[in-house]
Amino acid sequence: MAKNKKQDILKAAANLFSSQGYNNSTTLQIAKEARVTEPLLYYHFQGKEEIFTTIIQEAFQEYVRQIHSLPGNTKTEFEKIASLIRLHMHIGETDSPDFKLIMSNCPSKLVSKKHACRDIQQKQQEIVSSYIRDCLEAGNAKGEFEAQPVDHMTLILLSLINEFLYMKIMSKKQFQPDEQSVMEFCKRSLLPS
Amino acid sequence: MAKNKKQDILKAAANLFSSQGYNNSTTLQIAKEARVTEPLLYYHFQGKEEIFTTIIQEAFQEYVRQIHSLPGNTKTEFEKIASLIRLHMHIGETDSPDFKLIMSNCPSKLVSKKHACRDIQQKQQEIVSSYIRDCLEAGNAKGEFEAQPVDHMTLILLSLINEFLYMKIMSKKQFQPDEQSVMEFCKRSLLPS
Amino acid sequence: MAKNKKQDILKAAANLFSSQGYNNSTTLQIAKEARVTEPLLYYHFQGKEEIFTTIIQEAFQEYVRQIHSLPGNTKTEFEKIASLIRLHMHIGETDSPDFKLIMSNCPSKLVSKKHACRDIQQKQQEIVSSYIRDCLEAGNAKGEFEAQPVDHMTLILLSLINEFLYMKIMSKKQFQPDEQSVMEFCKRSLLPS
Amino acid sequence: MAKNKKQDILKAAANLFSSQGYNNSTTLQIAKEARVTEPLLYYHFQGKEEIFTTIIQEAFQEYVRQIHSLPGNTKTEFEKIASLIRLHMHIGETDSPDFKLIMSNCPSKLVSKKHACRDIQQKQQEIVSSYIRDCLEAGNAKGEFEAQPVDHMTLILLSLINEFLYMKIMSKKQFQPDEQSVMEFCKRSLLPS
DNA sequence: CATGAATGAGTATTCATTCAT
DNA sequence: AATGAATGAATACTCATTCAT
Repeated sequence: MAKNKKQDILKAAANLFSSQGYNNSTTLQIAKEARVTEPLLYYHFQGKEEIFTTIIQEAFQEYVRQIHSLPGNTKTEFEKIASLIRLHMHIGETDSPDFKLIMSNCPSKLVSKKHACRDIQQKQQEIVSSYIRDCLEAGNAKGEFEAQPVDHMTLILLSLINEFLYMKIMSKKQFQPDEQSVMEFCKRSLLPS
Repeated sequence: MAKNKKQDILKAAANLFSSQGYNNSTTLQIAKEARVTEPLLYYHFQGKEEIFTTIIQEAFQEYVRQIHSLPGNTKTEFEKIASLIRLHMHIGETDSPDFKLIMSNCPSKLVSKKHACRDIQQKQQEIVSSYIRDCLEAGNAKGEFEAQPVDHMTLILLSLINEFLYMKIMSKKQFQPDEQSVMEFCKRSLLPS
Repeated sequence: MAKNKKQDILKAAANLFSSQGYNNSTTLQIAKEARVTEPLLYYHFQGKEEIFTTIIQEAFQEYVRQIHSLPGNTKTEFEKIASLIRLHMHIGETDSPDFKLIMSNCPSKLVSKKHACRDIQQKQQEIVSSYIRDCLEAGNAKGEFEAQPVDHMTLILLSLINEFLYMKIMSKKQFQPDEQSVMEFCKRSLLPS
Repeated sequence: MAKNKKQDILKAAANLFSSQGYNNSTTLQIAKEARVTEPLLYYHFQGKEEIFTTIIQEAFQEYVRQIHSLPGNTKTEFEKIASLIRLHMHIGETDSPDFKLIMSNCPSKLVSKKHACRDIQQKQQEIVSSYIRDCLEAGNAKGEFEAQPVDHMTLILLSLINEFLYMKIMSKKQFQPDEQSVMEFCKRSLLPS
């Protein structure tokens, strides 16, 4: 009953931040939403900023966990890439809204401060990039893929994944391509015809 | 030199909005940056919101102009798509920072108000989509492209363009694929091998 | 066509002042209502305050004119008092809304400045008082009235007149006694039974 | 001494509102007068308007209390009316300046909003009216008064009371009739000669 | 006469944060 | 662990007034 309040605060804040943005969510709103008084926020956290930081860091850990639990022992490298894409096309469906916060723009107020937010976004891109790169290199080595410059292909696949993720997060359904056709497309681009 | 204070205001505001975000840019900052007093903002505009709206609407007009001035009489449909992609990979390079504002997330404060911001972003996606679709259909008709479902291909190309644009706007250079390899990639995906 | 604008300003201001109060009427509103630009107000008047002063002074002159044109050669003194009461029970019916301004509370902003407003209200009370007193004294002399202390009766009649005026001005119709019964009442109070 | 800052605010505001008017009293002034910072006003109240509303509502409650504590078991009905008049001729003498606020014109800004202010003034008139009417009817029944139409007499007495109150509140001493002569006057009007 | 442009001094209100308990 | 009360520093916006033309 006592420990929960800290979690309540985080949950309330995550909901508000992701639905209204960091700036438009006030500490009072967070407190009310968490059925808690304002000073308690300051008992558990240094301030509004730390609440935000905590949320995205926890969300990022969960994200990393999900990346790491992607199947490692697939027959083809393409399957690995496919599962990576699939993960990003369905992110947040079963989870909290916190993912939105990692991926959306960092609150401008925090950007200038070299805030964790930037770091996390940077790292997220790197994780995805190197995941893709590894697959491509392995696939090339095996002769699975039509040999393409790995760097370029990595960036292009990264772009696609980023955008699918963005559209998912922003709920822009009418512009979200369906999974099947995305897979076909990638297959055509990567595998020898 | 002193006559166009209204323009000075718009310029100052565009700079601030695009670098710090709408919420973090105060009317006082805008006034100072424009070397003008605050009430003048309210003489020329209804308020902060109208300044923002004016900027993105003007920027959108310029964007539409650029789309319309893409070459129409190319030999192949692919060339048209290529020029569309190229436009988005280089947007804002010679122009004002205003483009950033159209494409980035609308200020959360305004989203709820059915603000012009949302409309413009919607329209922008539709313009690009239908441009791509037209090219694809024409190309398919001519037998230029390997026949693929037009709808799916449209959304995938839209995703790519969006992301190139986003990376350009956010100046995420290290994740921006280079133009040449993007073109190669698209060619492989669209043209018969 | 040219001279009128000054009058237009006064008219517009009088309307606004009497309907919304002095403080809540802005110079911009006055200018717009008068179909004139703001600086013209300052060409014709020293400022908002002078506009107000002009209005109430003109309205007061008109008021004095009406008092002076009350019938002087009546058979009885009571008739004179009756016509005075009648005047105040119907004030503003055929005239401009300016009367409201003389009689309502002066704008607090101006009170502190020993503004004309106060003077005028003071004078108005004095005019009515001495009109009543004269009638009472004459009536007493003639034996028309039951001899009552003139000072006290004056103040009581003044109170009644003030309140009828106030209710008229504030359009509190449900609390306005009708003319006939007021006359009866006064007759009973003044004339010997 | 420091606990009741909320009361300090109400007191300071009541003083300022009644001496300078609602519009001319700024939240900063109120805060300073109450030896408090501005945001505290907003901690205890929703805003300037709520401060005003609170004041007049409390003052009205006190007014109603005073009306209800007028002697009920007098020998004559006239005595009741006399005590009602007396109450209004001396209002505010021992109490706070808040009474002024109920009776004076509502701030124009608030009138348009169907503010409590209007309601209260309406109710006040109704309370006084029905008090008078009850006395008159009882007095007529007993044969105490010379039978006059009750409705008309009610409105005339209401007018007198209103005006005495107004003059008291506005401190227009030179136009305030003295109590003794008012009573004589009413007696003559109501009682059979 | 007339006005477009411009401003100094406010003005109610908000917000993250802190202090005493 | 928790809170009621309090505040410094903004923050968008307003208004009477003036200046150059």
